[in-house]
Amino acid sequence: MGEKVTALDVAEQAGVSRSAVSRVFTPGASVSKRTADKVRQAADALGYRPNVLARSLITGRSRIIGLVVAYLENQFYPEAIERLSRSLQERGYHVLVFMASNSGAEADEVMEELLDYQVDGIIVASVGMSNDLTQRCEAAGIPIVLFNRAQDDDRLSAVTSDNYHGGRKLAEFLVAGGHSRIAHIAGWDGASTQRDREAGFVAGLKNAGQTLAARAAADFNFDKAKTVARAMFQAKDRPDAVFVANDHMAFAVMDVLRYELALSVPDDVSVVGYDDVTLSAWPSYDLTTVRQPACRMVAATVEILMDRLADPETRPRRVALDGPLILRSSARIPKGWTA
Amino acid sequence: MGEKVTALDVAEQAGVSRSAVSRVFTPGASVSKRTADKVRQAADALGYRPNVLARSLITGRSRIIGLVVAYLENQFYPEAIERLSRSLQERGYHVLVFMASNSGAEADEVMEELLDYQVDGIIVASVGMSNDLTQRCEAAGIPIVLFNRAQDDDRLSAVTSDNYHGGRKLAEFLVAGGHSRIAHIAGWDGASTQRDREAGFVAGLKNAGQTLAARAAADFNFDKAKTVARAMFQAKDRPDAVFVANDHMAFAVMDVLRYELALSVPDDVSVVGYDDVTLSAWPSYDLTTVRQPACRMVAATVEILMDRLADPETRPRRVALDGPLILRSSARIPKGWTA
DNA sequence: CCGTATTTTGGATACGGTTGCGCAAAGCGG
DNA sequence: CCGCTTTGCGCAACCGTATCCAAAATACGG
Repeated sequence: MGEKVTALDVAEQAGVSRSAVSRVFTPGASVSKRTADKVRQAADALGYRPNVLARSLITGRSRIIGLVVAYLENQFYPEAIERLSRSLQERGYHVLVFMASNSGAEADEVMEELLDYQVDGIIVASVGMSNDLTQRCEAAGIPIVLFNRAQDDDRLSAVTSDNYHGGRKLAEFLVAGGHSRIAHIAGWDGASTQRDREAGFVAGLKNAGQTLAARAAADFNFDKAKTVARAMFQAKDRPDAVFVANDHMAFAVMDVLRYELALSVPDDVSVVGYDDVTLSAWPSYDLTTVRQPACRMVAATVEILMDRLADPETRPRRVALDGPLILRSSARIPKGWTA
Repeated sequence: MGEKVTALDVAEQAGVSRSAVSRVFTPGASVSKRTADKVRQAADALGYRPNVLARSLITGRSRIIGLVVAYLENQFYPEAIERLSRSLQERGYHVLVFMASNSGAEADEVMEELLDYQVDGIIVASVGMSNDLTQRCEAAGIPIVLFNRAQDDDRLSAVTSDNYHGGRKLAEFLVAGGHSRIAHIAGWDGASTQRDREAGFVAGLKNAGQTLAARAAADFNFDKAKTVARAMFQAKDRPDAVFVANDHMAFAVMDVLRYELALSVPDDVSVVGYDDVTLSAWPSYDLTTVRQPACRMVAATVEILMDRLADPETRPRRVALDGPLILRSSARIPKGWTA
């Protein structure tokens, strides 16, 4: 058992050289139809398939894309990963998963391991990364794309939604809805996503002469969001609207409001989120939110990666895709408001 | 840019041979402390790390585990994958993702690709697989573990929850609750998970002198579950209780009952599911369900894989872990019922 | 200080492919 | 039928590492 069948076996069976076999499996190589047929037949008979790892050793391309991700609890990520993986698979690549928490040390360790596997490219989702590491990857000629995070470093490609704009839209929407004590439950301040969304939101409020009535951070964590919401909405002068930094935490907040504090959403409090994950459309939550265009984000990510792989000189790109405000029933809708 | 640093570079820098460098990075090899120090120092200075792919070429172990999965929409899978990936990562393995639908042809193609990457082991989740392919993997000496699916073939390891028992528990629970028209919304009949859960459920009903009042299949698909639920609960003599084959579809059914048909859960209809995903505990659904012990399932899967990797002669194992019935408010609780 | 037992070390080979180079065979125009 | 171009194929080198084997270096006991 366990006998590997190599190109040499096929070559003997077909009565040709190893090179010929190799060429048959190399698109665009010079082979006559006659030998190609012989080889294919022999290969099928023996059940031969080229060893990707051995090939990568000499071609320098592993057809493996490393994916670094912190957690899959937030539904946005599984959805995105499924699309990413499918899309890459269609192009003959596959995704190698690395789980990393946001602690700098662990992320760095993970990046080292990534390099060990000679990945052709790296997608970093939901994770902060030290500039040092990214620099080493660039130096090694490995393209990196930040997914749903940006970084100051201009040499990195990044794909996000237009978080600033999205935040701003939400502010305008809540203001138009007549809310006067508008709060924000933030994610993790280390995330560009968080900073941009909040900046846009605050700018939108300011433009209407308002400021944040309350603010607390919950690290994109479901349970922390609950804790934070309890405190925020049991205080005097509780907010009449809240922008929660992503849908995942918004569900936690809605649960606290409805089931612990017996407040009505949206009559007592309007809640808006960010992402438009599948669950947001379900009637139990029916959450007003800004859609992150996952499909287009994935497409852009893959495209940047492929372009860069085809031509290493391609400049890094930063893409911020606009996403629409999705009106649902978790927040009061201003009269005559048109999406 | 892009200069790879190889063991030879390190060897020169440290003034030793390639072999010495290799030995330093091979645990349990014979190296003097003096040269080990020299080598490590040189390696650090140059930023050298062994090339996993080249190593795997000669050792025959890639430290890659292939994971085949059909979809991540059902929250159970992201949760499991995160745990799996973390657990394997701790042991120096990483997960290479392959998305495959349940159509036999695609699954087979995917399995071929899997072999191309010389994976050390394969975890198949949520997917049916042809016996032919599994046989080839066994022949190639690659251990396979079916996760959350079993197959008739005894030569395959499989980890599931005790689906038959779980189904039976649910039946007893609903019967004890005084329900008399009990229905089942099934997943995909090709899945062992489905067959076992249903068999246990039906056996439980039969034991109480009941039979299924209605049955429909929805392929573990959210939208299909809605369609099927609409039909089932608009018919005459609608069921007063329904066992939905997994939590994911149960949410769809609850949404239809509550928001489209204005039925009360559990007053008009009791709903029970299977999996106990995170969302099931949230108050919006608060779904009575059988817990699949994801942690233990993952642990068992990893253990089987590691045992088999350590000793290829290890016999395949089939593990069915018992999971408790989780009582929540989506189904009427019989008086005096103790969990 | 010597002979022997034990580490430690470097050289060679292997892993499974790809690819540049040179040559033989085939195609082709006149 | 000949000279020239084109194509197809085999040889050999190479990718980056692990490991066998023999030789060198060290340890040790007397």
